Amino acid sequence: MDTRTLCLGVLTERAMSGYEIKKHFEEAFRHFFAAGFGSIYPALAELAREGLVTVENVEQVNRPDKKVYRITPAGRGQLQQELMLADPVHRLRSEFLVLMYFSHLLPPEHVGRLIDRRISELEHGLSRDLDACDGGAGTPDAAPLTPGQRFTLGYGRMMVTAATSYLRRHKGTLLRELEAEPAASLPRAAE
Amino acid sequence: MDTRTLCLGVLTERAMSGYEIKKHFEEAFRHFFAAGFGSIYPALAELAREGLVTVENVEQVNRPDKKVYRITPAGRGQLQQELMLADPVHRLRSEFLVLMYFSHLLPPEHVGRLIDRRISELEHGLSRDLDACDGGAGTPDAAPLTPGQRFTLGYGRMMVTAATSYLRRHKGTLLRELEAEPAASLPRAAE
DNA sequence: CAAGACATGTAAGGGGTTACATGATTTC
DNA sequence: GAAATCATGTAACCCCTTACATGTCTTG
Repeated sequence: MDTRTLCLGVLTERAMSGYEIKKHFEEAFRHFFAAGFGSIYPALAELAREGLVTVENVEQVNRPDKKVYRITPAGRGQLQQELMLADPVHRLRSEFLVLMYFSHLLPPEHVGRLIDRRISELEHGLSRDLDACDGGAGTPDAAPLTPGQRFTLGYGRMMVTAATSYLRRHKGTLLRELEAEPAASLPRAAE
Repeated sequence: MDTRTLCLGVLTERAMSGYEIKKHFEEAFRHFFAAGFGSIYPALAELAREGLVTVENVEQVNRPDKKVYRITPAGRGQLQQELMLADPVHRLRSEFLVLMYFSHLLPPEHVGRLIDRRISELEHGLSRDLDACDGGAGTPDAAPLTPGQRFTLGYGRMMVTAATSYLRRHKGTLLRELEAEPAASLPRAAE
């Protein structure tokens, strides 16, 4: 499963240009599947070549022309097969946690700053979610969410909440433990 | 930050062979940073070329020879710099969540099975942790954990617990919602 | 007047995964 | 007798990330 599959997936919702797909990616599954233009545009070109999507050139006034992609029956078939056969890999790569793992090699103040920054990143992401996805009272006309969207959104929210509270609850302990120890192998790191 | 940095990092704990490093990776940060032999061996060779580690050939009886790597002062300097300057990226790529997002395109029974499998994966990983890392009463002589190791281990445990309970609590709702809807665009997927 | 939104692409490079290649010893 | 552990590496491939290239219109 790669960017191609995800493009096919979002095109089941409605026809879109590459640019719109990118925005959709950011709103819908930024948490668990990122993709930039550099993956999306080539993916769409490939899908078109294979007949899994069609392209329509749409001229616009006061802005650049765009290419609107539409999924074909063959595309739907391909998508369904890929979704059914995929063995779902779930992998995290966190340099933040690597830094925490090796925190005894860093100045404690720096570790504290890293944790604070991570907390604010998490909270910032969370508020973007709430804005973008189910603006409960703000946008009553937006398309209602599918069950899967509610499920993954809820999952993301819960994980963010859990991570934030863990970081807040354990930051102090970690810093105290780091200060108690002889600071491993740092000659003089910060000032 | 890449496999090279992580190798340098684990070598601050003690000298190791590539094979041992791989095992260490699996015990210590499988959750948030995976690496296979195909990344580790070339990384070690590169580090040796750059003088950041030394290599010692150790002959063994009844098993293949091994190369024991040791970090050099230059290696420690390099590591510290990389850790200090890194801007800590934290990214998840989950095909499981992609599948949940598009669950309206799948047969509900299949979605149920996917969730069950994910739960058992999570629980399996959790029990491996408990075994491997702080076998409280079982291995009293093992090296005591560093603060960072406790912190990241606790983080992993908490995330696994949170994810498991979310999946258990929301599985039923998702499946009920999926069955209530006309099954989107599936002609006849699983009889 | 600068920054950002709109819009599409290419090319190089980076890094990780997988498969291949080899081989002894131990355990089930 | 098969499978797992110990042990090291290479090569191909895949995919993503980043930078480059271009240009208009709107908003602050």
